[in-house]
Amino acid sequence: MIKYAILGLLHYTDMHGYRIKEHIEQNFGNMWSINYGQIYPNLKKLYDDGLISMTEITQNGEKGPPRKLYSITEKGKNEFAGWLDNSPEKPMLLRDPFLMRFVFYGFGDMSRSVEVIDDQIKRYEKDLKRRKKNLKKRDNSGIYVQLIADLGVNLNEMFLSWLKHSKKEILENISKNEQEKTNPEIRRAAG
Amino acid sequence: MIKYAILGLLHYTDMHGYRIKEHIEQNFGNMWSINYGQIYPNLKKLYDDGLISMTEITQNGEKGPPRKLYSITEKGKNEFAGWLDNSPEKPMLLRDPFLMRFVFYGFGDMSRSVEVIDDQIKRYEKDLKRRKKNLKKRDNSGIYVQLIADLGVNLNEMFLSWLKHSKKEILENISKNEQEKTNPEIRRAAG
DNA sequence: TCTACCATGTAATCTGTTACATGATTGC
DNA sequence: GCAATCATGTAACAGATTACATGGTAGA
Repeated sequence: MIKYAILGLLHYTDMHGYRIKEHIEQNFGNMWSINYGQIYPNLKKLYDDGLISMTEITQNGEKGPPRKLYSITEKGKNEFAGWLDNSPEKPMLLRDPFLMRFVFYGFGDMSRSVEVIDDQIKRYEKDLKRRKKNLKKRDNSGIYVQLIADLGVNLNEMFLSWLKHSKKEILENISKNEQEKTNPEIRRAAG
Repeated sequence: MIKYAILGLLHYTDMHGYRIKEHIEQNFGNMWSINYGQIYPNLKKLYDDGLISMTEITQNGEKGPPRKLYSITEKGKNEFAGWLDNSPEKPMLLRDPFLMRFVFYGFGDMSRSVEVIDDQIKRYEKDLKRRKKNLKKRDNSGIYVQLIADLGVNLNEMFLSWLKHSKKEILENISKNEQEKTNPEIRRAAG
């Protein structure tokens, strides 16, 4: 998959590994996590397969540390076009350690779960600010990239309001349980 | 991670491997993908570590094919409680081959992208129906499980309306481009 | 009998993650 | 000189995926 992300990015402009990582983090950071352990071996393989070409820049004209600049070849463009056209049709996957734990909080301490939700709210409020700022910057980067950025904002907003709703529900549940503990007759009367 | 999903599920009731896979698919199918290549080796390891115990049922009283019924042990419950309490704090990850391709559709055929969006709309409308039906069934399965089910519905609704909005935007873009091709003076006059 | 489904498992492979090593450049 | 950042890379490990092998049961 990272293979095609690299080929896609090289359609825009020639890049070296470090820059590719930056771009992937910025453009689909919430979709794909990325590290050098994937980038450099993949670049090597793409190069060996003739899908990209490479120019080594060793402190000559260009400033900065020595780097390897990669471009996409015709063969690479064809490979990429083929991939764009045929759907692997695998479903969306939302992977979140927080959600994974959340399902099971019923077996733990409920007030602890409220703390964890508060952490998440703080985190996603920060994220949302950053994303909205980026939306304005990206006005001329093409309709598809813009739409993906919109999706990021929508997802963030939806998740935040779900977190707030969940916190409210859990707090109500906690106070209901406490009332039942101190005044058991309420429950008996109601039931 | 699957390790803890298994330990969590075994809090509800004793289960065998096949049933665990079913439950994971139903409860966090859109969060985690699962296959037997993960389930059975994990069960074996959990058993070897004493976190779960096992009873073999070989065509005796119970009907059906021979199976191994697993229960969680005290040690397993402690391990699980520890995991519930401390956050790995890794960010949410939305992995979707469709979205991955979507970012790059600018390099492909725009009308093809509309077709692909239509496929996605069909798929998620179906999914939404199924999820809403399940919401009603799950009324008594505890607040956390219910909230996660709500999230699934919210995510689905958000994504659907984003898909529809995107389709509209792309169609507008296509017709704008075609107008510019046939009447280039419009663009010159506007610019 | 044949199909569909229930049930358990493994081997090979692929992908992703962590941690480390190396060194250049820029700005304080 | 030192810290931060830019830049490239690899080895070891962890996790996920695919494909296969095996066999039982239920119902058409």
